[in-house]
Parts: sequence; C-alpha cells; structure tokens
Amino acid sequence: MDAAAHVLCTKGFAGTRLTDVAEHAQLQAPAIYYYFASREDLIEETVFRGVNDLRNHLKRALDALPPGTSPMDQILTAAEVHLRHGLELSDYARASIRNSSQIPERLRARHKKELTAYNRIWKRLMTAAAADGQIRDDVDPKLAQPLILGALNWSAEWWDPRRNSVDTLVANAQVFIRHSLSPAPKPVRRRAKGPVSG
Amino acid sequence: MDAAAHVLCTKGFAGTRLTDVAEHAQLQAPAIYYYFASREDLIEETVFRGVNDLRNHLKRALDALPPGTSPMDQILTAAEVHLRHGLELSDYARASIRNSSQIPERLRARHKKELTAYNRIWKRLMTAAAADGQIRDDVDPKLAQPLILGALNWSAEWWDPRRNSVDTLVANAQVFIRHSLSPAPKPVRRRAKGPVSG
Amino acid sequence: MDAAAHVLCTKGFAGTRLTDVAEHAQLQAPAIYYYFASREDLIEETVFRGVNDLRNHLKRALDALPPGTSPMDQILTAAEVHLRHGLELSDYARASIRNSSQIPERLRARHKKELTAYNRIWKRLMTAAAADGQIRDDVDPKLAQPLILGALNWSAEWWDPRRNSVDTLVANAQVFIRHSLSPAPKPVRRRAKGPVSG
Amino acid sequence: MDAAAHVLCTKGFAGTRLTDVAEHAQLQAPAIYYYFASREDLIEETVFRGVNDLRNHLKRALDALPPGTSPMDQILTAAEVHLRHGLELSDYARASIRNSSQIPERLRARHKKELTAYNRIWKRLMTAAAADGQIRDDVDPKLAQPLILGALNWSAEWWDPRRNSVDTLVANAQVFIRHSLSPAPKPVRRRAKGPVSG
DNA sequence: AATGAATGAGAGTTCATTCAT
DNA sequence: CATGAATGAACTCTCATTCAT
Repeated sequence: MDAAAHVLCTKGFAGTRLTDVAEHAQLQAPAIYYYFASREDLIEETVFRGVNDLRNHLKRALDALPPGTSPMDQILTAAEVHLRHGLELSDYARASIRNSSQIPERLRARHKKELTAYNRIWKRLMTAAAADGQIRDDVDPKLAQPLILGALNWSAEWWDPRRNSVDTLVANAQVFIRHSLSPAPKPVRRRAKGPVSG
Repeated sequence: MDAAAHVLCTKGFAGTRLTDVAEHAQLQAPAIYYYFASREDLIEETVFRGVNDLRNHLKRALDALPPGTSPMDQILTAAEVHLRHGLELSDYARASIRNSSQIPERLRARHKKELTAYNRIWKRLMTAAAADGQIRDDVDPKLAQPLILGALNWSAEWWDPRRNSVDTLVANAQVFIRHSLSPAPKPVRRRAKGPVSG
Repeated sequence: MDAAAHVLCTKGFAGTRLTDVAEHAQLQAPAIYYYFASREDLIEETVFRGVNDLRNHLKRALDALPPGTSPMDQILTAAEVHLRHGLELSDYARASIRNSSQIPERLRARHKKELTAYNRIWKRLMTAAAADGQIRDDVDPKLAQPLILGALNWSAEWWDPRRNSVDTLVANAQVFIRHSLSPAPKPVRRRAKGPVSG
Repeated sequence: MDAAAHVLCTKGFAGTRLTDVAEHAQLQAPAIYYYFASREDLIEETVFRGVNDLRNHLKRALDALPPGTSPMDQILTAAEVHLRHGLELSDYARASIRNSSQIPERLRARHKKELTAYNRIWKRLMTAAAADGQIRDDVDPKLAQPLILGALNWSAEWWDPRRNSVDTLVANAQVFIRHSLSPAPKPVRRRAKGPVSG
C-alpha cells in the first residue's frame, strides 16, 4: 500500500490527501486506517523508508565494489546508485527528498537521522578522496558534497525518460562530478618529464 | 503584500494557507481578497514574479559584463547571480523554484513560460561555451545545464548562513562548475604555457 | 437611491447584496450607509414603501371614480391599478410583494400593517359588492379576494411586455375577474318572463 | 434528505443555508455532500423534482378521468390537483414555484424545461376548452391560463389551514375558475333547458 | 479486511459593516 | 458625500477520521 509515496512526489506533503493515496491503491480512504494509525504515520513511514532504502542500496553497492577501488570511483558509484534509485526504482526516495523541507518537525525525527546517516556515507567517501589527493584543493569537500547531491536530486524535476536514457544521464553526471572534483592532472604526467613542480 | 512568497517557500503549494500569509503580512485573511481575486491568483502571481525577477536580474548582470567576456565567465556569473538571488534576495525565487512541480497545471502557464525563457538564457551561454571549445566533449551541454542548475537550486535546502558565507559558496560553486565543464588541459601543448586557467 | 428595489425583485430578500444595490445606483457599497443605517433598514424601508405607494395609488384612483360607481366597477378599477402599478410603475411594489414571505419577522412589522390596510380596502370593496348582490353566492368573498390578488400578483412572474400590452392584460384580467365573481345574470331578464325562480 | 425543499419554500433561494437544510434533516451540514456534489446541485435537483412530481401527478389525475370528460371539467380537475399538490403534499412544488425567478439561469435548465412541459398540459386543456366553446370569447386563453395558475400558486402565500379546509378552497377556486372562463349563458335558448352547469 | 455513512475541524471565500480620509 | 482599505461573522466546501457493519 505504501505506493502512496507516489502521491507525495507529485503533490508534496500538504497536498497529499488520503483519498488520492487510497485511489492510487484501489482502495477507499478509511481502509488506510487498517494499516496506519494516521495520515502522519503513513507519511512518516513512507518518508523514512525513502532514505532508508536508498542508504541500504548504497551500502550494498559500495560493499560490492572490489577492494581497493579508489575513493573517486566509489563516489561515482554512489552517484550512479543515487540517480538510478531515485529515477528508476523508487517513488519513496523522491518522496523523501522532495518533501524534506516541507514536513513538520514532528514527523522528521527518524527521517532526519537516516538522512544524516546517508550523508555520512558520502562524507566518508569525500574525505577519503580528499585525503587521497583526488579532490582539487580549491574546492571544499563539505560544500562540494551537497552541490553534487543537489545536482543529482534535482534530476527528478527535469529528467525525461523519453529524451535521455538513465544510462546517458548517469554517464554524464559521472563525468560532470569527476571533473568538478578532480585536481588538474599535472603530477602524473609531468613527473616523468622533468622538475616542473615539486 | 507579496511577502507571502515566504510561506510558499516553507510550506509548499498546498501547505500555504491564507491565514499564514495574512499573519505574515500583519493582516486578516479576508484582506488578501482586496488585492487578489483568489488564493490561486495570489500564488500564480507570486510564483511568476519569482522567475521573472530572477530572469531580469540575470539579464542585467550579463549586460553589465564587459564586452568580450568569455562564455565560461558568463556562465560563472550566471551561477553567481542565481545563487545570490535565491539565497540572499528573494523568497520569490525560492517559492517559484521549490514549488515548480507541485503547482497544478492551471496555474503554471505564465510561470512555465518564464522558466523556459530563463533556461533559454542559460542554454545560449552553454551553446556559446561549447562552440568556443570551453566545454569538454564527453559532457552533453543539454544535460550539464540542468545538473548545474540543480546543484544551485538545491543550495536553498541545505545552505546555512551560519556555516558558510554566500561568498564562499559562490566561489566553490564556480570552481565546481568551471571544472565540471572545462575540457582537460592538453598536457603536450600546455607545458610551455603556464597555469591552467579557463 | 431607493432604486435598490430593483435588486430585491430579481434576487429576493437574502440574495440582495449591498454591492449589487450600490452598483445599480452607480455608487460604492459603503455609500449606502450615508442614507441608511443598515441593510435591513434599507430593505425594510423599500418593502414598506412598496405597499404604501400602492395603497395610496389605489386610494386616489378610487376617490377619483364618479360617485355611484358600482362596487364591481370599483373592484375592476382596483384590479387595473394593482396590475399597472406592479407592472408599469414600480419595482417597489414587486419587491414588496414577491418577498413578503421571505422577509424575517423583525423587518415585517410596518410592511405587514400596510399590507393589511391595503387588503382592507379590497375587503371593503368585496363586501360592498357582495351586499349589492354582485358576487355569486357559491363563492366566498374572503377566498375570492386572495385568489384575485394572486392572479394579479403572479403576473409579474410571467408577463412579457413584448407579447402583450398592459392594456390587453388589464382588459382580460377584468373580464376574468368580473365573471369569476358575478352571479348568473338570471334575475333581471327572467323576472319579466315568468315565475321561474323565487 | 430532500426534505430540504422545506427550507427553500421559507427562505428563498439565496436564503437557503446548508446548515438549515441539514438541521431539518437531523444531520450535520457536511453530510449533505455525501449525497450531493454541491449546494447548487441539491437545489437544482429539488427544484426540478418539484415541477416533475407535480406534472406526473397531474398526468395521472387526468388519465384517471372517465373518457369523455369535458375540457372544462378537466381544467377544474387540474386546478384541484395543482392546489392540493402544492398545499397538502409537497414542499417541493412550493419550492419550485416560489423560487422560479430567483434561481440563477445556470441552475434552471431542467427546471425550466419541466415547467414548460407542465404548462403545455394546461395549454392543451385550455385550447380544447376554447375549441369546445367553453371559454368566453372576450377572454384570451393564453392570458387566462397564467391568471388562473397565478391565483392557484399564490394560495401558498396566504392559505391558512386553520381558517379554511383545502376542500373549501378547492371548491371556491373551481367555481371561481369555471365562471371566469365560461361564456355567458345565452338566455334565449336557455329558458327551456334547465340549470346552467358546464 | 474493507466500506458506506457521517462528523468535526478548519480551509477559502463572501459580505455587511466600519473608519480614516 | 463618497471611497479605499480592512475586518469579523458566517457560509460553502474539503478532508482526516470514526464507527457500525
């Protein structure tokens, strides 16, 4: 029944009516109360599950990478997961992310915690990448991270499956991210040639 | 009275109650009807003005650039305008952008048209930059553009003035964008030339 | 300003909005309060004036009849006055009559009194006619009177000046009334012929 | 629930508040929306049903008359039906008739059509009576018809069951109508024949 | 496990009314 | 004498929620 996440994506928090949710589930509105104590419960649950699923999905994907994968490659994998999850798999993720700021504090506790946890994963990746010299030093990883996630999140607003495949979008986003972060590739090539830089 | 854009930012389209708007304007709700025919009118107007202001702001900023400014620098200027306008100046812009997808079709006509016009400006800049060889060829400008705007738009969700100044954010975003787009420096020819730049 | 009677005719008591009245008088609504203390006052006044005018009109018309006019002819005159006044002259009369039953008790005192007075005139005519043998004895004058007035009052609902002149309507109504009331013209002609009836 | 016709009779179109209707039905106002889409729907339906019922009632009554009943007797039957239906049976009829002119065009379509149909029946009766020589030739049946219906309709405004029984009223109205329409008895031929009758 | 019927709280909206100007 | 601006009361209507079934 939780496919009521769908309505949340489209109408936003306040615009989500139980009637619509029920209709989407081919049910009558009161039937929802068999499964959830209240509208708020339903939304809280949905919104929580959004980030929760996404985080689990990301964890599994990162764990599945071969050991020794570079931080930058992990970041690019994370970006792919984030995009695909949001665009292909789950209304939940979209519901969670879009309504983040509209949901009253009261319902946000779990959601927020989960979101923090999700961001922590990204932070770890960014930090690792920075430590590894894979992030240019005129970019603050703490700011780059939300910029990246913003670019990815916003895709839900404009991406049109009839214009571009997810694959294309993922590829472009990855290039986009890699170069926005990567330092100029001086060292490797230059070192062989001569003492240009220290 | 239009400072009711404020409520739109916080509560979203459906969550915007006339009572709240009125209270924010130190008025009683019915007083709104002296100026607007309906709630929908008020919102339509507000949301339209959001993009409209932003577009005018951007146009002025671009016109003020010295002739011969490179497309990439124009893009970076546009990014700065977009960020500063959304974060510092105007609830309207935020109201417009955040609620884009939640507003019923009926009210979106003008808003949509204005948004398209705004995007057209960006598109022109991107195309010029591409023609100038300032965009790497493994990035599709048509996709890069919304990724960039997404990164910028999303800032409204997370940016905390107490943590980072807008200046810092702008600087970071500009570096972020410049390198996400710029083609790799060509090492062979570059050796003799000097710093990377753009 | 009292041409607000017009609105009363069309929209009824509860449907009469000060805005409409004011518009009809090429004024803004608050201007009404310069002349009347409240909406109710305006309506009360209007509705009173409706019957009052009508009654005065009728009195004058009856007084103008040559002495010795038969009760029946007086009734027919009254009918003509009633029709003409309602249809040609006065929104007031129509406003008064149509809304009689919809107006809350509180506002009806004067109106009711005036209406009673008006009916009393008719009653006097009917009684006189009955005493004069000009009303058939299988008709109760107390019931015939409101039937007649009903027929006349209702004309405001259906009469279309483009179809029938008031003159035609008046003529027909008079014939209609005369014969609905008059006894069969037996006595005069029969008495001469023989002892048919006692 | 439709017993909300009651309120229409008393308060008129604009004065009919859902609260009152609901109270009369021992319900809360919003409950009305379970059965009707809007106030206007409820009123439209009610007002339509008013004439519709009346027309059906009349049709049945006329069909029940023995074949060969004279047109005049049919008219008198119709008058009885009209009176009894309006006064004894149905708030609906009264609601329909009283508010005829106050209801906005938008809601009148069906009601108007039905009313025309009802009038058509009367017209048929009047025409038949005229063709049969049962209507005096100094009365235009097209004008006599609304005069009669007016007399009957108006009864709702003044009839007081405590003063006169419906039976009395019906009897009087019938005499009233019969003679208002019937041609003068032709004295010459009549002498030999007997009572007037029709 | 689900629904039809109903309700109470609260939303948008209308309107008479006020008041400074 | 009249209006622009604003308000409070009241109305229609929506919606989450309940409850008997």
